[in-house]
Amino acid sequence: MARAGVTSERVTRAAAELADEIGFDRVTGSAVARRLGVKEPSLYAHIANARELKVRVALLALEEMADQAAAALAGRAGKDALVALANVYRDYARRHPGRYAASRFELDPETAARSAGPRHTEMTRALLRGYDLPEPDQTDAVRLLGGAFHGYVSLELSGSFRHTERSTDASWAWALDTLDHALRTHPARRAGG
Amino acid sequence: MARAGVTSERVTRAAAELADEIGFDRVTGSAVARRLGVKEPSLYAHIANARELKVRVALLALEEMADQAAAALAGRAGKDALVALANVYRDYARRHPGRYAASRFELDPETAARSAGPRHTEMTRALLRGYDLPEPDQTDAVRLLGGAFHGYVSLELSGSFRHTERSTDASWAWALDTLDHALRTHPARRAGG
DNA sequence: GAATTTGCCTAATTATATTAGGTACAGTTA
DNA sequence: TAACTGTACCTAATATAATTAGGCAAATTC
Repeated sequence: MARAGVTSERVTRAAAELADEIGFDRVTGSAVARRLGVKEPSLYAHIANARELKVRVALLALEEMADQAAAALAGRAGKDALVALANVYRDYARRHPGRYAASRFELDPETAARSAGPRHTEMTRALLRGYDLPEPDQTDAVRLLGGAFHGYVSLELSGSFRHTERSTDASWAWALDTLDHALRTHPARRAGG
Repeated sequence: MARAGVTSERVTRAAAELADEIGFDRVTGSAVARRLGVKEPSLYAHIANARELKVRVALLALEEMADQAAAALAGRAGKDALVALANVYRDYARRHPGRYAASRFELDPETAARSAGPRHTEMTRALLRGYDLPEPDQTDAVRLLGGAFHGYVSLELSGSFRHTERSTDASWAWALDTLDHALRTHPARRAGG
């Protein structure tokens, strides 16, 4: 029989596609193997175990989002940048729900440190320079924005907003307006930004 | 042999305890059966399947949080109420990380409608009356607050904030200050609140 | 105390995760 | 091109989890 040409990259890609199709929590080694046209034990030449499969999808998602965030932020500042970054997360989550769920997979500290996670923090911090917040307020604002973006996207994706008429696009725009306004008029903000 | 006295309530309680101890995603029927001192198939007299086990834990968590939220909101208004509600979620997540994770488990629409989920929306809406926002801004604010609370708590719990020195308690207080400020000074707010 | 219900059991099936060890294909050297 | 070597993928086997079928004994009802 011809060899299938499995690599850890192809395994990861197949797992990511599967996650978007059937949900991250339903991704299994056997499903990935089936999709690649090999038997399940063959995967273990390329990945250590089933957990690593999920970790790899998480790392892929974090990196894809960071790349898109970097592209979206280029040449933007202030509210323009805030809206661009926020929309990267929201759009990514809608386009790739399984990968987005994977990006919330709990990584061990060393893996998390080497992941694209810190890039997200850095980019949010860079964006906030346009709001002229002193430390430690800038750190607090990074956490608020990270939480607000993720929380909104996560609740919208899980259907928590479906019971109400109001368009989720409109609420999203309102939320970003409000966050921008809050950061611009925050008491901690230095005078004369 | 004496009967173990298994009921769906005891199964749910055992699953919830297990979730807090080992993580919601590691809760299995066999682990619950082991904890209850019965064989795994015995569970299926009380629950339909493994998914229902998770759904029941999710419903329990949503209800416990709603009850605590109702108690915390009693007699409070304005920022006081906002902080009280937010802290219910954060404290619950820290005390019961597995149950909190369960509360994010995706329910089918009918189950979600019968769950305590809508109570959370109602309570947030009630809280926002103190901010005097007209519709549809009130709905938008419900979504922003829900997202911000959940997102912050979720990121903090998953360790995303561990890389930075700044106390997460302090950032949390800052975030609540900021949200309160934003809602009080939002352009959409009616004059003379 | 007999009849009935039912709670929990054993046995068996299917799917997933994983290890051990074999075979044949691919690339390298002669 | 034939032999050599590495390794990609396989089969076989084990453990755990989810689930169904069917049986026995304990609890409940009369």
